[in-house]
Amino acid sequence: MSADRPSRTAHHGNRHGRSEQARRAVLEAADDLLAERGFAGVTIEGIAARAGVAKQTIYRWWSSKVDVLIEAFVDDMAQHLTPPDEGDLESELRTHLRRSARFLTRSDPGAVFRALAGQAQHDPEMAERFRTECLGPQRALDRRPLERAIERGELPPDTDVDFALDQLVGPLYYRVLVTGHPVPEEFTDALVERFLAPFRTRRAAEPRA
Amino acid sequence: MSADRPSRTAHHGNRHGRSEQARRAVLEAADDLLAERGFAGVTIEGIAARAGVAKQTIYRWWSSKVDVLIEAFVDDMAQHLTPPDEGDLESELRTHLRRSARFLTRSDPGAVFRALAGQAQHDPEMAERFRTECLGPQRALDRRPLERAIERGELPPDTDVDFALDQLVGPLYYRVLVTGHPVPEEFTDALVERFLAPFRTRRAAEPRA
Amino acid sequence: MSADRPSRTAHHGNRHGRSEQARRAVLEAADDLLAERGFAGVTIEGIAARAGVAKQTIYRWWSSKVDVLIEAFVDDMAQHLTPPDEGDLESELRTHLRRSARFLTRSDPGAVFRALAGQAQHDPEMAERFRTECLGPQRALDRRPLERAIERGELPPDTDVDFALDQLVGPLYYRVLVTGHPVPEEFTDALVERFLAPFRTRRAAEPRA
Amino acid sequence: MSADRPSRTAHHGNRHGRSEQARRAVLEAADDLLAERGFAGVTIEGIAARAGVAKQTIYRWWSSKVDVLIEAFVDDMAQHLTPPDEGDLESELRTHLRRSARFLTRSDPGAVFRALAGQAQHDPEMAERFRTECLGPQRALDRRPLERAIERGELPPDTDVDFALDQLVGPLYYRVLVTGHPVPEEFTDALVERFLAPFRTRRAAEPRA
DNA sequence: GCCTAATCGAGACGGTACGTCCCGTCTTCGG
DNA sequence: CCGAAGACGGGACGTACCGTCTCGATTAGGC
Repeated sequence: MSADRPSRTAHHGNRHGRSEQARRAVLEAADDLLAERGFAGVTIEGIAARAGVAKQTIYRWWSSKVDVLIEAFVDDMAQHLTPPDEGDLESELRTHLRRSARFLTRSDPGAVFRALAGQAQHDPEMAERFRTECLGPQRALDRRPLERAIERGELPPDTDVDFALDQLVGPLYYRVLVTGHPVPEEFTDALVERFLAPFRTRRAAEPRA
Repeated sequence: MSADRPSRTAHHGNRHGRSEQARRAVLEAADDLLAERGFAGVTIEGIAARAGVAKQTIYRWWSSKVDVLIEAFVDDMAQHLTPPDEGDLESELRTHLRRSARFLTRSDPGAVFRALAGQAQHDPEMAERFRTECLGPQRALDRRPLERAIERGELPPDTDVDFALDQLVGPLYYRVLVTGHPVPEEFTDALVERFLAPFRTRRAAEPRA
Repeated sequence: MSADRPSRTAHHGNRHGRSEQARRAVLEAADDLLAERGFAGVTIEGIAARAGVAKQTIYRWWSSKVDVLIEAFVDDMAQHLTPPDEGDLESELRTHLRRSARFLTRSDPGAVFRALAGQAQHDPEMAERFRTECLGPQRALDRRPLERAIERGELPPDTDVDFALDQLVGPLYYRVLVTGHPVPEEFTDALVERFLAPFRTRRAAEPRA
Repeated sequence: MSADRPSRTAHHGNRHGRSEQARRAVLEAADDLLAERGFAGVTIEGIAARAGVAKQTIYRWWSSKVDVLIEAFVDDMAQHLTPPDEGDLESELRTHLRRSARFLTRSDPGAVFRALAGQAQHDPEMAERFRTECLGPQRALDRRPLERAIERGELPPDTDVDFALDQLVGPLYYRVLVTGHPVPEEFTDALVERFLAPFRTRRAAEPRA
């Protein structure tokens, strides 16, 4: 993340740009507070106090605590959810779904994600941002294995990738966000198996035809 | 919900229990506020003011605004989501999933559900209650068509009903709560189709064997 | 006090009059609360809880917590502040002022008196009751030694008793209620001395004339 | 009181201290409410609303409504109760006692004083503050005529000034706070006369010796 | 090497809602 | 009819944060 931003030295205010130090302190403080005290325990005042930053500095660069958390999440997301490229659909899907489940249920950024997804239910404008900045990139990564499989001919070229994704990750998110059931590897593996079955059946059947 | 409570005449409180009038006013006010102003616009003070009720009366019977919304939701849920009993699995599932989608995306109680599901991400204790009181009964209803199909022999007796449900409704909730995509009938029908396909294939294949 | 009321047997409500048991429990509870927690710690709810009495029972017989305290005070006052009748003004005044000082500064009913006097500053109607029911009788007792002295010829018949009282007890109340200074016997004795001096001087001078 | 504070320009708060505008608005609102609705009508919420100030701003600088009233009173006191310096004890005392009586019974700050004196009966900590901040300065002013008289030789050098004050103002406060009797000039003049009599008698007698 | 302007920390400000306490009224039912 | 019990509509409490504002100190580029 800091890679795509010009490096900024620590300073106490000047006319030429914001303090990177303050920015990082704010994002970390927000992450920490979320982990320690939950979403309700994240407040602008709390972030400011923990980050050693003035409230005004937060309001200058972010519009709300949700905005801070989105930025904090985006910083972490890409690192965790890039699916592997192994040349085999089943294997890639198994790995990716296992990782996704682990990310969502166990990791700190996963907790941030759940909190943001929760807040999105309360605030349509925020939901829009959440979908654009958090879900969009993630879903783009999710598509990759399927697109590569289509290119390789493992899946038919007319495959509805979006529908496929909904079938593959939908039950996963459902467990994480709705039922709260655990998401063991058996579960994600079974989703992959169920998803791939028709294609295997077809292929097995076709030679006979 | 009102069915399991003895009818109570209007009164201003006495030793024999609470005022049903106040209870209903509170639930309605909460529902209305959620519909009009969103979750953040639902406050205990706002509910009290709109319901013409003292704050203390709310705190006496509910522990938080979420508690009020849960009760309001439970009152509405059963009426909307009882799946039909038509003797045909495919038909029942299509109808039930269509209704569920409509309920979640279009109705006022659906909005309450989404808000509660959102809040559940922020508050583990509340999530527990949400799952017990809202999801449990709903999921019990969801199971019915599948269980009847097993009894009728439409599905094999060893069918994993929970896994089946996750596949059927998971993608639906995923769209509603996460991606925010619309949930047209084509989508739910396709989920049913995808779910039933293996069983049809098997049955179609068996006679040949 | 209970002497001027018909004896009432303990009961839990009947059509034959109020419960003396409840009345006494309320008065005692109010006294105790005042002693333990101060005036602000005396609440109708607190009295009711401690006395094992319903709030309504208090409101049925008293108009406010102040009303309860007034009744509690009146019960106690007369016992403590009846001045002695010794046939000697100086002696009677010394004793009475010493007792009054002790009563006001040390005793539990004195604490009630101070609280009531305080509340009288905030509430003109209550002040009226306070003066009629608490101060009136007390001041009538205070007058007695002076009136007897006039009858005996120790004081001139045109003595302004009210003014005399203001001089005698005014500084005492001033210390108790305003400055909070202690009121030792030297102080009250000096007040008596200062009050009687002119009469002694005159008598001493007259024979010479 | 405003004399010992640097003048502050109007502002909405900054690191350099509080808003003088808010402070004055609060004190005036408290005074007004006391005059209009009595002590019970003075509430923090009421003061805040009338002063156009946030409750938190009051709690930031004062600990209670009583604290506000004390500050409001102190602001007013010195202006009203500085005794005259005329070089004649009797005259100064007459004037000062008349003014004091008028202040206590008729003026708005006098009403504040009575309310504070009342509250002091309910709250020992507050009583301490009341005595230090309100009574102390006032009593220091009260002493002045007597001290000057001692310097001038009008009173003997061993005069007990405190006892003298108790005799002079005690009955006055007694009437104001306890009996509620009016305090006409005849009354205060008589107190002065009674107080000075022994000294005149003595001086008149001495030349003969 | 100043000047100047954006940014920093700090924190007071007017507000909203919180959850609690107590008010005084009411409604019941048992004795 | 009185009593205990306790729910009710209300008002104020004192607290936590909100988002805005003003301030003096800090700091780097332009003059």
